[in-house]
Amino acid sequence: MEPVSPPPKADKNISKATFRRLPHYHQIASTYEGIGRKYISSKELSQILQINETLVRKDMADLEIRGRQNLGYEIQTMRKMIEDYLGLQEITEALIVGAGHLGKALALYHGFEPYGLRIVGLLDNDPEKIGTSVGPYEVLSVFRLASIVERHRIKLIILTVPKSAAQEVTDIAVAAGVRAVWNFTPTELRVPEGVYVRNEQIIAGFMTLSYFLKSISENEGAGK
Amino acid sequence: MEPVSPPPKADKNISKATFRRLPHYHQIASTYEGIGRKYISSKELSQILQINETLVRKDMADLEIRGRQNLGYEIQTMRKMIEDYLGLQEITEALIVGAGHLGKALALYHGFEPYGLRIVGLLDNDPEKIGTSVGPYEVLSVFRLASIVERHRIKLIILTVPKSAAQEVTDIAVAAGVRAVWNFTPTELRVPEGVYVRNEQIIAGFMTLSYFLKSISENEGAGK
DNA sequence: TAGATTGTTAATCGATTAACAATC
DNA sequence: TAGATTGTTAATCGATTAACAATC
Repeated sequence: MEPVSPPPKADKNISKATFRRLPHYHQIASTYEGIGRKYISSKELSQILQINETLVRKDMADLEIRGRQNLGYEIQTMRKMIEDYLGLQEITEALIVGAGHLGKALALYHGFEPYGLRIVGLLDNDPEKIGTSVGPYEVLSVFRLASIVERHRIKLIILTVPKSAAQEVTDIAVAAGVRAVWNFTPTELRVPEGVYVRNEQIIAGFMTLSYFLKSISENEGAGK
Repeated sequence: MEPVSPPPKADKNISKATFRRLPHYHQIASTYEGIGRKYISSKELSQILQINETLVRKDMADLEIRGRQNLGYEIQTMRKMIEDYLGLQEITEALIVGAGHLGKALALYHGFEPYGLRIVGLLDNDPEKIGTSVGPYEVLSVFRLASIVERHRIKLIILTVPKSAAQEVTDIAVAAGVRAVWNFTPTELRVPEGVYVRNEQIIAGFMTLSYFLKSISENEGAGK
């Protein structure tokens, strides 16, 4: 199981639980800022996220986001504080390894730009794919992984290869200097100390849905 | 924030925290079963998942998976118990709404089959896409969403539309009888009581990675 | 047998919530 | 002012871990 949060920096004292909520706060802030709202109260945040109002205030206090009485928290400040804390203004360059459906979808996804994630290349081992174009990218041979990582000092790879190749690709990338792996394969990767793996187990999401759907069909019977 | 686990059924007493670990246990069981292993100890599980050994044993006890002294837990039993608990043997039919890159990637992904998830259709609102083929699917008009949900008693939709359409599509699907939404859009959806939303915030994963990479570049300085 | 391992209870730790003072 | 709201402390709740007995 990956650690919920990476090793904490010395500054703010953010608990793992609070850390996990940051993306949600950020998303709400972006959305509301986009429609011109200036302030949001802990009550409204708590209703959207379905958590306790006090918890929201504690989270804000921990993030050193100060609210205003009667108004709530300034949305733009909130968004910026979170971005600053997470380092989202700095550009993070990443290579995608695996040019299957998912790899391509991630390469072409525009939603990463506002967060500083820049995809600098797309690699695969299939000769049929190498040399083809995926949007602005030319698919490169996975044999060039180590040299590209070294030359461009890439710190992050996005792993969308088949399960059978996941560990090997990781080992090569880590040996070449990669410090973090965004793992979309259903594999628990082994990595040395100091390398961070974030597992994106897509099937985990389905499992919770399956559980829920099974419960309701039991409770409500088989009929309409 | 979506509830971590759906409303519990009356049987086993699984905590939210244990529930969250089930997909990981399941994945390890599948992998090890695939290479012919029969048993796995709590120690080995704890090392793979990087959690405490006692916690693994408590999880197994809660799941009513009994181990054998000196051997550990029978892997196949473990996998089956989890599948049974989560309802993964029963087929769950789902519609994908949004035939963009991600929607297509999910439609063509083969990893869902072993878990009972069957994609029965792919919908979009773009006249250019409607009628085209995506693997075995013909992209259908999103205007048919309600009628398809009703006719086939679809309980789950997979949402890969643009953010701006997410709430509207959800409302239509829920009104037609959908009970669960697998939400891949960066939106906090509003749904009535009794409808379960699982948010797959892809950017949340990147945020934890960004934080980690920023921390190490601070700690290790700018030099090589 | 000794060693490896499970299973359980009690202690600890961390996260959430209730209560309430402060203040715009 | 009264009402709405933040911010903080103490109490509670839930999850993890330590300790250890049981047993193959």
